[in-house]
Order: sequence, then C-alpha cells, then structure tokens
Amino acid sequence: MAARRWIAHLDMDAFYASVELLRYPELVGQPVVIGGGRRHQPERLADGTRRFATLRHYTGRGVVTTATYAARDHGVHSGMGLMKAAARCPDAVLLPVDFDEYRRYSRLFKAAVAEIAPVIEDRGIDEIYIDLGDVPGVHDAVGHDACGGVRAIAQEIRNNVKCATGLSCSIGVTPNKLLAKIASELDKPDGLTILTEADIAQRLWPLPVRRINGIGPKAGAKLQALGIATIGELAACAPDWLAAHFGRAYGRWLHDAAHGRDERPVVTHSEPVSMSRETTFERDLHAVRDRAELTRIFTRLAEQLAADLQRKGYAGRTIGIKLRFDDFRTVTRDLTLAAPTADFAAIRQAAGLCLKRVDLSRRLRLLGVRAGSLVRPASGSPAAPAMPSGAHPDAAASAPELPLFEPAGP
DNA sequence: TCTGGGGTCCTAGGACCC
DNA sequence: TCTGGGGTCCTAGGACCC
Repeated sequence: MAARRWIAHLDMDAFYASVELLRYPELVGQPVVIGGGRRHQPERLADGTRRFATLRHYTGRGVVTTATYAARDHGVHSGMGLMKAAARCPDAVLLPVDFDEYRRYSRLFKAAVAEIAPVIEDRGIDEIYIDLGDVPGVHDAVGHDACGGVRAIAQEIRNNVKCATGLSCSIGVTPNKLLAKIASELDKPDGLTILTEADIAQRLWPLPVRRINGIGPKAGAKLQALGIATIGELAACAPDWLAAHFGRAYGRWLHDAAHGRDERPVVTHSEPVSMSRETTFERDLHAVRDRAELTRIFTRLAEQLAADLQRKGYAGRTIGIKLRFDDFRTVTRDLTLAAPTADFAAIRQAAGLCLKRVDLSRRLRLLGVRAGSLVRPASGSPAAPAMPSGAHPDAAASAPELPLFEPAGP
C-alpha cells in the first residue's frame, strides 16, 4: 500500500494588514482596514508621530481588501464595501494597498518555506500548498504521536516563516489539498492543524458546506434551500440525487468533497492563460456624454495590458473587453486574431471592434481589456511588429480612428 | 451604504469540417 | 430528400477563488 500523502496548506494571517503593522507598529491591536484606491497615505507630523486616515469620512467605491482581527471583531471583512465598513467601524484606520510591498513579503515567506520543503504550489500572494511527502522524517512517529514527524516539519516551516518575515501563518496538514485548505482555517490565526482520514467524521462533517473550497455563494444557497447545511449532511446525500440537482460532474465532486476525497497533485509550475486590466470609475460614465473620458480610459487599459504582456514575454491570440453597467450587469466580447499579439495598436484595434458589438445605451461603471490564449512568442521573433508602445502615452494617435463609444444598440 | 481587480475553469450553442 | 455522428474552434456567460 502506498504511503499516505502529506499535503500542507499554508495561509498567511491577515497578510496585507500584518505587513502594514510591521511598518506601523503603533497600530498593533487596533482595527485597521486595507483598501480603497485614492490616496489616504499616513501623514508624518512634526513631533514624529503619524496621523492616519480613518474610515469615518470615506466616500467612494472601494472595498476592504484585508482587515485586522480587531476590525473583523466589528463585523468588517474582505470584499465589503468601504462605506459599509465605515458604518460598522468608523474609527478603523484606513490604509492604501501597497502591492509591491506585499509581493516582497510574499517572496520572502515562500523562500523560507522552500528551504524546508521545496515542492510548492503557488495559490496567490498569501497562500501555498506544500507537498511534504519527500521531506526527510515526515513519515516518522515521535514517541506515541504517529504524526510527530509531520508536526515537527510543519512547526519548523512556521518558525522559518516567522523568522524570515516577522509574520505568522496558519497551516493545515492532511492527506490532500481539499482537507488541508479546510484544516488551515480551523485554528487561525497562528494555528497548526493536522488531520487524517480518521478525523473526517468528527472534524469535517460538523462544518458548514461553504467551508469547502469550490462551494461558493450560489451552490451554498442552493444546498441550503435543499435543507443541506453541513458537510456531514452533504456526505449523506446519494450521489445520484446530487447529480440530479447539480449536474453529473459537480454532483460527483460534491459527494467526493464531502467525504474528504481529493487526488489533485501539488502543481509546482503553470503558465498563465490570460492577462487583463480593468477599472471601476469613480462615477458611472455614459458612452455619449463621457465619450472622451471613456476613450482615454479604454486606450490606457490597452496600453497597460500591452506593457504587461511585453514585460512578461507573452502574446495573446484572443483579445476581449469587459463592461459592467450601472445596474451591475456584466458583458464580455472577444475576438480571436490570426496571430498572437502583444502590440498596443493591435490590441486597441481588436478591443475597439469588440466594443462595437455592445449596446451602450446604459451608463457604465467598469471597463476592462483582456488578452487570452496566451503564448510565449518564439524568442527573437515577436508575433507582431514590436512597437515600444507601452511607454507611449499618445500611441493612440497612430492607431486607426475608431468610432468608439457611440451607442450601437437598438 | 451597493458590490475592486486579477485570475481559473466549466458549460453550452453554433460554425465548420470530415 | 433526409439523415447521421464526431471533433474542434469560437464566443458568451457564469461560478468561484485570492
């Protein structure tokens, strides 16, 4: 029989907020919210202390990216509108997002993990899966603790992360990714949870179904309506019944997930499939009245996307746009080109053609430009004439004149 | 007090080809 | 004149995740 897999999920605790607290230690213990776009940078006063913006007077469309645990105690959480967060916790400190800094700490903590366990799957800036299978000593027992070997290694990883970054993390170690993801949340923050198949009934089944990664708001609500609240109740459902309500593939997956079954490997390398740039306006814009501004924004998004692609060495064969209307309805249009491109003018032209296919009678709140079906162009021969366009603020002038932002609908 | 920005994957219909 | 499958590509939308 094959040795049990040991997969860890490591999740940094309130990552962005914790990085900010390293910078501003006087805020430790206070409710702090990271988010919003416009400048609310702390001010340094003459006496050397800093003055921070609070949520109280915030106006705008930003959302909470991360909140400290003190802010969470007031009912503030990620994804919540900042206006709503302000109503719940007006005295919370508001800090702007500093992705460069978070990415720096992200590299630091991942390097610290890799020193101990190098088989890592990146799941974004603040979390990873780790395959502990080949780490020396992982299958050892320590005294009466059959899991003593894994426990010691997980503890060593936590220590190394703390040492390298000053930040705490939570780790779940289990036989697969699905369980590890759930386990890492069981004792957050600064927790370590080890589960085996033997723990599934006791530790997994009492939890709400939404704790399973892959059951989101829609599936969660549907299960609730069917009278299924916990993972245990889901596990008790007949697979055929689940398939009848959720489709064959998803029904099957729900059943397996509820029983803690998951064979997915830890994937250490993957290529991007798409890249995009999008922006939500400070106020809704209309295709006719705000045509000049919309065109400027549209052009800038295409420029940024072209620059991203060129910097990272990719080209996209499918160019698409995304629009969100004032009623929050979202539409997308895309266009597949004869050859992949990273060229600004080509991207903007294709995006302009996509735009012509949308009824623009409603006001817009968001605009985005996307490149999909990415390839790495053969070295030395770019897929499109390589104009150094990312740096050209007025490169639009060289693009063919397009009748952008005219209402095209009925 | 309406809801960011960056992604992945899946489904489903139509076109088109064999 | 009617009837096929199967496979792939393209497009649009949606669920979900960090």
